[in-house]
Amino acid sequence: MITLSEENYLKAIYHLGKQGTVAVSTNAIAEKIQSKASSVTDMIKKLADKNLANYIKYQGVSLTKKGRLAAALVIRKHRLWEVFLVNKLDFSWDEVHEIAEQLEHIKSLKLVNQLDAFLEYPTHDPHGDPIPDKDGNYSPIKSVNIFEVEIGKVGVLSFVKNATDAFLKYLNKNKLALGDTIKVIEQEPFDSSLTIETNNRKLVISKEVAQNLYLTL
Amino acid sequence: MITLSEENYLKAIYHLGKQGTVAVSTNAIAEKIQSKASSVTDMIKKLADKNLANYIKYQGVSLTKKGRLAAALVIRKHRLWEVFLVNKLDFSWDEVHEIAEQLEHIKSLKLVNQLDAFLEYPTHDPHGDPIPDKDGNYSPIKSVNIFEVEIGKVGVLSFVKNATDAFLKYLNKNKLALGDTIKVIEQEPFDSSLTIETNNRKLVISKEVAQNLYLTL
DNA sequence: TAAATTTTTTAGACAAGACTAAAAATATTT
DNA sequence: AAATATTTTTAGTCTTGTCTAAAAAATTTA
Repeated sequence: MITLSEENYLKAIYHLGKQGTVAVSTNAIAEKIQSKASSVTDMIKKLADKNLANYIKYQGVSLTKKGRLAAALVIRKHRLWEVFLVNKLDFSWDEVHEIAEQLEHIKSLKLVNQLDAFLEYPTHDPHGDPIPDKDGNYSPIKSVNIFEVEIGKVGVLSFVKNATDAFLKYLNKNKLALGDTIKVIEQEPFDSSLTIETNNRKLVISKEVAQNLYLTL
Repeated sequence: MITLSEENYLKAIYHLGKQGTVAVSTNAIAEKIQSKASSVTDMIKKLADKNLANYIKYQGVSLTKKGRLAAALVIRKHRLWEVFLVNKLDFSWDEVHEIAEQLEHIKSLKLVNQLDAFLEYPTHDPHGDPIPDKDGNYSPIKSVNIFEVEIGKVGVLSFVKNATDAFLKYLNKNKLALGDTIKVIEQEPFDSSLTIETNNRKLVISKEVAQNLYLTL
């Protein structure tokens, strides 16, 4: 049995270590999870005892196969619930994260799988992140940052890197949404801002915004 | 902010005190919640500190207005999630309780209300229990025990008192479900068993079963 | 109503998870 | 490579929610 706290640590380590093979530092986890390094050390030991993590003192942590699967399952639940909230309960994508943080800890394999079926097996959540399957595998989205798109070319907005409240609100205000077709018109050398065209209108976006937009070509 | 544990105690006190006015004993709560009397005393004090319960040493507890509303909201969430699980995710009514016990603690007013709308404002959960509204009010179901139904009369199965796994399985096996129209054919004086007719077939039910079936006339 | 029984509360302990402050190990400078 | 700085761990404390054992209050019985 994995506790709620343990699940949160697994998730953090998974996200920091991406492939799950790289060792992650205590401080990085502490920052991610908004706690202190000493608390992290304590928890890492528990995860190692339960065979969920590989841990060598002063050398950082990585997840075991078992730990990686457990983390992927939590992420799977999180993203499926986000799809549910947006597609079925009319939430907007900038208000679902907190609620999904709670729902991701509900324990019932059958529930996850029935929910998956009910949502018709979505492959990505409302932010464009891929949803792991039952075995923790997923095909990562093949998107490139908008700066790497040639002038004049077209792509579909499929992923946003920064999912902070402020950024999502900015997108809403400017009527930019996942799935929008975007054409890169020009780049201003002075401040790296971009002019793009979408939905028959032109829009100038700053460097800060552009850095967070990813398109599939 | 009300903790998960506090919510469980509120629910127990609410159910034991029904109208919320009667004082409930420490032991009764301990039994309901599968804990010890000393733990209950501790928690009751916290609830009283938070103005959720009225507590006088050695005299039992009752809920305050605030406590009763909080309890009703937890019950509202529990029952709405049960409807969701049965109606949308194809669970059968005897497997939803445990999952709803977890889901009832998810915190988001908007979530509850959107879920309510998505389910088209159900008034009863899959076991026939009424679902409180936002203000904690509900019109209790007007049903009578099947023993009180006259021989030859017809009613609709609308509520089952005992919601244990074993009993729900019995009902499934005998193809008895909420909403079924039932006619009381005869009563056997020796063992108080009843012969009933439903879906064009006759069925003999024992006293133990009959005590748990409630019909609306 | 006094004695016995039951219920409730108190006192003290424990596990989980988090924290602070100090010590130990590792990394970086000079 | 020694000195300094940073990171990580340890030691000890705190809170929440639980428990056992003992004390106190209420209730039942004789």
